[in-house]
Amino acid sequence: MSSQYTFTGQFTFSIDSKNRINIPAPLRKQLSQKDKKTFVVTRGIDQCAWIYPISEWNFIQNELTQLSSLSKTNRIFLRNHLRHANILKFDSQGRFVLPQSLINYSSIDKDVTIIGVLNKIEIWNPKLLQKVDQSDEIDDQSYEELSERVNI
Amino acid sequence: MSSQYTFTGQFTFSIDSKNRINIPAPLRKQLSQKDKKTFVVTRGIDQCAWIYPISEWNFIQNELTQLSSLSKTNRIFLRNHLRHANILKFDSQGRFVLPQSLINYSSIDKDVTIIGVLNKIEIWNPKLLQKVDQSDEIDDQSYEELSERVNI
DNA sequence: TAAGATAAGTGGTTAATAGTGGGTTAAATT
DNA sequence: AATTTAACCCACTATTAACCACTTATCTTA
Repeated sequence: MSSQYTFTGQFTFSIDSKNRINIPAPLRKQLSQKDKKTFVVTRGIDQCAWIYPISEWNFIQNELTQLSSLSKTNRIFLRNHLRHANILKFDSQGRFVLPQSLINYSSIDKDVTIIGVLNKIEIWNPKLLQKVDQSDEIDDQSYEELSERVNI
Repeated sequence: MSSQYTFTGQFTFSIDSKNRINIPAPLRKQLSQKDKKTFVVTRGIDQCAWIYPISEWNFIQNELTQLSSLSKTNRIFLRNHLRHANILKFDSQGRFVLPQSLINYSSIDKDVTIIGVLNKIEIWNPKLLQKVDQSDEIDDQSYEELSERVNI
């Protein structure tokens, strides 16, 4: 089953003195409808924060329950993904407070880059993202493999 | 599955002081019908902007949702493809605002060349296109390979 | 072919929205 | 009780989107 969400685009915003971050209007519009302004912020696999609409998160959570805790990998994976998940709402101006632990994890100070990635939204420190852009280029081999699965 | 769109032709228009670009009437007619004036502008693989009708983009998007974010290659690929995608509508005059990031990427200042390429529309800086035309000639070998797949 | 009518391309103004900052009160924590 | 934290409200500014208007080109019809 594919997601109903289609977050796209990149935005450069700032985090204010109260650790509030504004959700870009195009993304916010999608969030508002079915989720009553509720979403989940958690650690990304990369050094950034991930935002899931609550309904999407529930779906992911359902998948995670399928993973047996007999496997060590599963245990670690489950633990690290669930312990940092915060259920939040955004205020009447469309902002939310990014928890201090996630600010630390993603090394955010003043500016943030917000990226829509289909079923989730990523919050980055712009400088860090730039570094990742430069170092994590996709090699030809990987492109070849991708080409067999995605036709664009 | 082949596309329903058949954009063709070349047009020379201008971008105005508010970064608005007019979509040539012949192309606009195709866009209007099924897509409610909605389309997606993103980076082209060459140094230009690509426009997809929203229904065409949805097809691409659907394929992208199949890629798991547990894979590093997938994460990079998804992020870099989606971050430059802007979902837009054109106004009552048939124009749209080209995002600043794409203006920069495709080095557009005043004049733009708009080209229909079947399922997408390309926006070029005329001077840049001219350069590409001169340098990127198709060699005989490549034509031979093409001939086995396309019969024209 | 000429004249009117329609459509297409371009330019600018106004009104609404988005992004940001800060203050006040209520709740929670120490 | 004091301090901190969170929710709520108000306000300013810049940007954006909706609207209106004009010129040029194209098509239609007498």
